[in-house]
Amino acid sequence: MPILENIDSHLASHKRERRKDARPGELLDAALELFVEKGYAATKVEEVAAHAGVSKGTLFLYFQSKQELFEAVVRKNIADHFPTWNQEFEQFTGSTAEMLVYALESWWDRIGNTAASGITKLLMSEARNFPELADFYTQEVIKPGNELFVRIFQRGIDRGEFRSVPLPLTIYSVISVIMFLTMWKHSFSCTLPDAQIDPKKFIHNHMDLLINGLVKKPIQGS
Amino acid sequence: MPILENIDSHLASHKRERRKDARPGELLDAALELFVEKGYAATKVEEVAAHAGVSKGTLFLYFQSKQELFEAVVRKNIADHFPTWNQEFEQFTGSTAEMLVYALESWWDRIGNTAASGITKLLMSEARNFPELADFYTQEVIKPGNELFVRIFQRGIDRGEFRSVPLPLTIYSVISVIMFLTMWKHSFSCTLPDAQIDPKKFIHNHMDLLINGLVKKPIQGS
DNA sequence: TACATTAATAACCCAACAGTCATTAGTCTA
DNA sequence: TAGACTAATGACTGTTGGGTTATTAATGTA
Repeated sequence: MPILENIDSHLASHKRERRKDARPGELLDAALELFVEKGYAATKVEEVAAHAGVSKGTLFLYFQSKQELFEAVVRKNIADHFPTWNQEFEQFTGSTAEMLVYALESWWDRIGNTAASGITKLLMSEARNFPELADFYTQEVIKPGNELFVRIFQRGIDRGEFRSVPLPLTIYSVISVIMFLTMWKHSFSCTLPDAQIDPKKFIHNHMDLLINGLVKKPIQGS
Repeated sequence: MPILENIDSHLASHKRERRKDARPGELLDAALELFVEKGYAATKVEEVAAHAGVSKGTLFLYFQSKQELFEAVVRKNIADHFPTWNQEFEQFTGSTAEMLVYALESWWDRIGNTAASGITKLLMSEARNFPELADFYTQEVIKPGNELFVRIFQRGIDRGEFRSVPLPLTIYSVISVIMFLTMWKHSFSCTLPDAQIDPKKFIHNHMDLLINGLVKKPIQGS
């Protein structure tokens, strides 16, 4: 029955295409989406292949195993943002307080609010099952990120804007905001519509507290 | 060969014991340990049973499914701490700043630094795969926790110790510390020995910043 | 010591899914 | 348009692991 065949091929779009160059990228995009949505274990390679418009066998033509696919996804989406950012902050002219707020806001716009933050969440969730990946991530993201923030705080201290706070430690009070928003966005707020937090408002409020403090008067004797 | 049999039974300790009352607790303890260590999907029920010194069949005698086991673990380890804590803070006589630090320190001692915090990490990681559990957790833990902190901040404002900060929002600057330490402890620091953070020091530094602020002088005109 | 009760077992079943491979069909060249 | 090359397929395999059940044995009672 040529008619049925025709309909079928139209519905399922059976046209086989050879696009060797495009496949890996499309597979990685599909994998990113599904890994972020469902986690590592719950994502089936066949599903990833289907999302990329390809069969399971094709996926294994480009990636040796599910784990290698996962690692490739992480590597691909690990920001090379840092060089750009470092440069951006060299040329910054405003106060260091403004600089801090700007750093967090642009993190949110460029990473936190995009699929890239799903990678962070994914890695934190699965770090113990993928020690090499966790190591890779600390080297490629956490370390440069920390250094960037250390430099910002140091600028504030050097210019007499900030108190002389203990430096390797203090940056975690900013990093914690990033982690908090990342986890919140990708776990609770997904399933609970009334658990929404306005990230921009939170960033501003947090930085206002960090910079100006809670107390009414500068310092009270104990 | 009675000798071999004897050795075998000694090594494997084949003695079958009937201890109906003790089993559920022992299974839950074993499950907690393994779920925290490996995550939900990577933990095999047979392994849990083995850890509890029992066969897989026995586990299914007490829990209908893996998911029910997981839910029981979450329920058991979700703090009934809140009633105690609420009461504790009713009677607190020091400054509200001290109260905040005390709240975080005792969270670390009673939850953060115990296996219970592994549950928090697990839930954040797997929330999207267990919407009902995520819901349960927000109701049983997040909501009462938030309320506790709102009450502390309100006390600070009422007594004139704190500025009048926006209240539902500000508590997340404290919650973020909890989340940060939880995720850090259970993901990166597990595999990377040089990624250690001293939690008590971090708590003190963060609260010092929150309370007193970064800037040298109380408030600078823009 | 015989018997009843039931906690505990271990061999079993089956579905899900990562990974393979013989076959099919696009695409390019002569 | 014939033929070579290889990208793509999908039926197949093997294993893993959740869940079941017929059987075994510990314990309490008469």
